Amino acid sequence: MGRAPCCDKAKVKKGPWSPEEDATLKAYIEQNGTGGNWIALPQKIGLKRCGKSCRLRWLNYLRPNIKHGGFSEEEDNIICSLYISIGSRWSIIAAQLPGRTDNDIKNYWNTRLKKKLLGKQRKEQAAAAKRSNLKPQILKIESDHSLMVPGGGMIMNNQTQYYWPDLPAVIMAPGGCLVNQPQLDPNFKDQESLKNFLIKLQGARFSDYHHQLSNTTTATANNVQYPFDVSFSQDQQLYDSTITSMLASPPTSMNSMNSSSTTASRLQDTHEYNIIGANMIIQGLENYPVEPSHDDHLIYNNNNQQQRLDIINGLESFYGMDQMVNKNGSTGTTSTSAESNSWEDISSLVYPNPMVSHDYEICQQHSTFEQPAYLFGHQ
DNA sequence: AAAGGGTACAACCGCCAGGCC
DNA sequence: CGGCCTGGCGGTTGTACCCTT
Repeated sequence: MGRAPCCDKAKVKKGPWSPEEDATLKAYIEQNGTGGNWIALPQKIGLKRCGKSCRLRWLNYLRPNIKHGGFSEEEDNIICSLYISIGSRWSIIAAQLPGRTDNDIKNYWNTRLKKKLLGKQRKEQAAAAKRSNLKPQILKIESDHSLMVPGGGMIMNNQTQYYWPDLPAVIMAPGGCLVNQPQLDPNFKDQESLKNFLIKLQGARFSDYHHQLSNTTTATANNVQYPFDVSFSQDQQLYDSTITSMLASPPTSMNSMNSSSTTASRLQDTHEYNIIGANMIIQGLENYPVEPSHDDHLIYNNNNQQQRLDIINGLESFYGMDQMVNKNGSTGTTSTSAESNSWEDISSLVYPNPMVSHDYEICQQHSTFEQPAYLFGHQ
């Protein structure tokens, strides 16, 4: 037995809206509002349309101040960055782009942006195959005992600590999912604006963050602490609108993750990244170990992962991050999709960084926990 | 000029969460 | 507390338009 339809399909009109229908709907809503009941609305105004159809028509087309087409480069960047950060949560992404609807962005992504990125990726792959190899580096920081590890952590005194360097161009959702752009293309015209946006989005002042470890304000939701500054006031709404839904189903613990839960299944390719990240941040911040669950691998098992990898790879090309060092220290570009199903691989793909030690295993041994530390931006 | 393929976008479908009774 | 209803959301489809051959 399926679910009862919201309306009688036989009695409602489908297909494109006529100008008359548009005018009727628009006039009514502008005068009376929706009345809080979309299902009843079409009957009220004599439209032979499903209530949901009316709602969509209004939200996506008739609503004032809706922009169509003509996406700017900055909007492209925001969409790409947020997609990598939070996945296909179009409503959240749309909330950051005034005048844009989730449907519009979704269409734009599916029809143009994705191809644009993938096309660039392929070009870069071809070009990179010809390039000379890049010597990997082990960067020493602050002391001889400090080593960068993937994810921006530092091994200090045999413990991994996390820090955020000054002005990192990263997105960090409260859950901790980061997008790192360590090597932005100098020709990337909107880098500054994007960076500002991302910092706003993150809501915390990264540059101060590592100085605040001793007195960081933490936000608590369902007993999980998010180490971000909740006291900032600027762009609070912008920030709130983005993260509210992320906090809506906050992680309780890694061990409590259950891939069979409906929430997990729906958000498997987005929210769980944040869950992992949250725990990593917590650990880095509070310096206590978090034991990864046996089921952690399930977190990574999502249907869209490969597509995301492809997109991420494309994004790197988009940003000009063509110097990539994988865990073995070899230089190259993206691996092909079939090879990139582990997060270990992803780390080298998503966060190519010459500062990451090529001696990855050593770093891992020193790290107090396993992957995916690279979910945190690293410089 | 016409046909076929590709693209863009509006609209629909079905699932899910949350509110209400 | 459980079922129903509705709104919200992301994925998918349909179709008009454009481009290429």
